[in-house]
Amino acid sequence: MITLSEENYIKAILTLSLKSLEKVSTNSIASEIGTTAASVSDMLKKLLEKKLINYEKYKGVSLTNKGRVLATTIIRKHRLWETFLVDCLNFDWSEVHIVAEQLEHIQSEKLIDKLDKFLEYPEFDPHGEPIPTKEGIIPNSNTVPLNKLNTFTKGLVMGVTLDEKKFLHYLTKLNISIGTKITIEEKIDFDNSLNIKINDTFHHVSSNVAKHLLIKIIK
Amino acid sequence: MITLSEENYIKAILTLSLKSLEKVSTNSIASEIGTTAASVSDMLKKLLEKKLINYEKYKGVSLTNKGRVLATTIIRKHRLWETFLVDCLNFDWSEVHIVAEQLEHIQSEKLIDKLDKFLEYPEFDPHGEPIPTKEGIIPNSNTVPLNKLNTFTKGLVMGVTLDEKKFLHYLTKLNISIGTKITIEEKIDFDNSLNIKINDTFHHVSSNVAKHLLIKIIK
DNA sequence: CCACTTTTTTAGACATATCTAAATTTTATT
DNA sequence: AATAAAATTTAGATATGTCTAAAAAAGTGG
Repeated sequence: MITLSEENYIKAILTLSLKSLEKVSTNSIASEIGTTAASVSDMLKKLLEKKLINYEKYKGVSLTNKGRVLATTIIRKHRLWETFLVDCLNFDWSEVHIVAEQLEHIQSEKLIDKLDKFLEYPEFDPHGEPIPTKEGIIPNSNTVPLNKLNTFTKGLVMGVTLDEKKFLHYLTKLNISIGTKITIEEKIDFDNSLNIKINDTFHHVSSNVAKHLLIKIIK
Repeated sequence: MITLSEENYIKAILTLSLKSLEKVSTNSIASEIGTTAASVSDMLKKLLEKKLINYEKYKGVSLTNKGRVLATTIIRKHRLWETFLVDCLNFDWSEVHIVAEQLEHIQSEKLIDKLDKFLEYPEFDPHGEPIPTKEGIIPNSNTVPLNKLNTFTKGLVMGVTLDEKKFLHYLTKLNISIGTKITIEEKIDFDNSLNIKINDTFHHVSSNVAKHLLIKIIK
């Protein structure tokens, strides 16, 4: 049996693995989960025991195949539930995360298969993130963070990489949501902030905002 | 915070309370939950500490108001989820229980409100059991106003038909809430008032109060 | 009303998951 | 290469929830 706590660790390790090629460190897991390095060390022993991770003391962590499948399943569940909450129950996209964090741990493969069917096999969640397949594959969406684009490039917002209420509210205020068309008008060298055009209106956004917006370039 | 385990105990105590007039015994809880009497004893101390139950060593258990509200909320969640699983996801009514046992512990009032709305405010779950209202009332078509009962009849308060602050305060003072066991001790012909027994204490209530209390008769 | 049975509680263990503080290993710096 | 700094692990403690076995209380029948 996999416990709820173990699932949260496995999910955190996958999230961190996707951010860089390095092995995942104890401290990074601790700060991702909001616990201490000591607790992480304890848990890593259990996860190793259950063959969910590759782990050598002081040498960092990576997921085994078994661990990776488990982690993508949890992310699949999370994103399907978020889709349900927004599309069916009319939740705001900025408030679904906390509820989905609970729902993702419900144990029933049949439930997820039926939910997937009920939602008509969605490919992306309300934040634009791809929903992993039943086989554990995370589809790639060919997107680039907004801050990496060149001036006068045009693109569509395909997703966000920060799931924080304040951030999502700010985007709503700027009229940015999934599918919004954005043109880069000017890049400010001084602080890497950007002047962008949204629906013929000009806005100025910081580098910190831009890096969390995933864009698909269009002609 | 209420833990998952505590919620399961509280739910079991309500289930058992609804089956009979007697206070709930340690052994009956143990067999309902599938654990030992020793574990139940331990847990009862915690539930007493949290003011969810009335409990004296060796004397059995009953729910406090707070406990009853919590228990009916859990049953409401359980039955709404079962309805969702059968009506939306096409689960068979015989297989939803285990999944609903997990879903009933998801903590989000908003989620349940929105699910209720999405399901168009169902009154009964797929098993024909009434879905408790948001206010903690378990609807039941088999209820009778208290003033229609015969002497020495025993019953459980299933709801009230008057939503007035003064009335509800008065009921609180009498220790009457949803799930409270009442025995009719004497009917006064002169003014149709009643002598009733609540938790081994005798009270006298007017006909006007009695007619607003819905009772389900029990053995 | 006393002995016997049943029920309930307590005592003492154990497993999970967490923490702080101390020890150890790795890494970075001079 | 030695030492200081940072990262990681271990040790020991705490809290929850469970168990078995033993003790205590309540109920029952002659």
